[in-house]
Amino acid sequence: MLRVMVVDDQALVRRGFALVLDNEPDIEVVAEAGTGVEAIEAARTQQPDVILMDIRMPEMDGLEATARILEAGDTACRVIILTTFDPDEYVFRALRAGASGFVLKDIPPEALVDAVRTVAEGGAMLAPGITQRLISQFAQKLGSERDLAERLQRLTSREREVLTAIAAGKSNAEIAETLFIGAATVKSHVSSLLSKLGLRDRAQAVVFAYECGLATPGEHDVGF
Amino acid sequence: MLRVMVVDDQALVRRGFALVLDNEPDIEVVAEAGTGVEAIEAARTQQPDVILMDIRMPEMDGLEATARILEAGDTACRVIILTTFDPDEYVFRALRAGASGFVLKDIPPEALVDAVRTVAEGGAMLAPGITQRLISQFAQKLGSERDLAERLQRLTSREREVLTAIAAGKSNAEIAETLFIGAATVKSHVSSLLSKLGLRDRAQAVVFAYECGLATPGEHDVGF
DNA sequence: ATCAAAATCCCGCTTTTGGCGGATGTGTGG
DNA sequence: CCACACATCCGCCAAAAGCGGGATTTTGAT
Repeated sequence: MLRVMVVDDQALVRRGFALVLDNEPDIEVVAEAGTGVEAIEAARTQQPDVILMDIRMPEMDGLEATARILEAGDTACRVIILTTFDPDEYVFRALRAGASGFVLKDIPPEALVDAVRTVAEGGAMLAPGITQRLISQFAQKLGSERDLAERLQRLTSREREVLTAIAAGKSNAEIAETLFIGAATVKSHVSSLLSKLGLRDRAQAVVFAYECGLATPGEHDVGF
Repeated sequence: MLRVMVVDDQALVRRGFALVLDNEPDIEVVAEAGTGVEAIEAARTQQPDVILMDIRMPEMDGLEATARILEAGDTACRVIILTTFDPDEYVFRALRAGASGFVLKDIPPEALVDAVRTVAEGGAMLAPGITQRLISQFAQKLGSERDLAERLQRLTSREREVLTAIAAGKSNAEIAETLFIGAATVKSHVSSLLSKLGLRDRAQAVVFAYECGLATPGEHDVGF
């Protein structure tokens, strides 16, 4: 039995969704909340599997509440964000907060229960337009990486190793140490790869590494 | 009326999908193809709105065919990729090729016609697990930017300008030129910002800029 | 077996970089 | 008015980085 919580500040909307879901044999609405704070508390005590979360709410908005519930970590629940319109700005915050779904409130009832079951099983469900935007962004990013990635292929594997190390902010001496080779050798590799890639210095090499996808944001602790 | 083309090398599978779709009052299957080459030709002559494209095919695989059809550009059609299993590797190629959907063949018939209508309307439809992965990648990318962005605030506006220039691969002399200040001054700013951020050299500064979102992949021409 | 490419090392040389100190203006608040 | 902090500017100097050359060994492919 899927345990579901519905969070919305408008009681009527909340009841509407709850009735639709409770009508399904395998779904049970175990909690309702009208504010973000209530939602956090209820999530802790009721441990629902799936939370339907409205964005616009007084006190604390749905994204903030989502982030806190998921950060707490004592619940293994998954969150579907509900919204009336189609707002670019919220999507990224929502995904960052850890939401597994982002659907518009005018979704047909069957699609809603589908969405609940889907995310409960570990999948994700986004409104079609949002999926489209996500894809565009992704395709664009992969696009620019393509031609640069072939330039990468002109490097030897060792040179790629060195480039990766450079992109991690390492100095020549540090690279020498981690690769168990002499500092002079590192310089050789650096010079060679800079020349092959048409770059001037290691700073440009770092840029190149990020632009071609050899390095990606979110991999490093920038503690250095 | 939605004009749809079905591409699959197995005639039975092809007919199955075609029958399901033709059964819908608003959908018409205007073409079928058994190879990538046939698909390209049929796409040109029949101008379908939506193409259901199998991946595994002899002669030319579905992704290659998709890319060529969409690159041709004389058709405004949208493509849904069909696959039997759930293959990471193909997804990115598919999205890059310009596909608007990626669904498994064991999809329920109603969901398939939903998918066709959705992409015809400009949306996108991915298998739940794929959406999930796309989201994870995205969330990760947006992830660690927050705390680092605070460190950014400790810099003066001038220092942020310099940091941005460094992240664009500029040398001190070039930065001096674009900012209309002396080269020595640039160095001073560089030193100051490195110290404030706890970094050692400009290469690490580039890493920091990318990690905190000051610079993002896909902005630069890496022509330098 | 042989040849080419890659990987490893070394050395001097020039340029760039980064650290340190100091100078100037511009506010802000006592 | 005057410290004080801060941003901006500059010059000097040591260290690191990058360049050109050459040499040896390992590896891979033919």
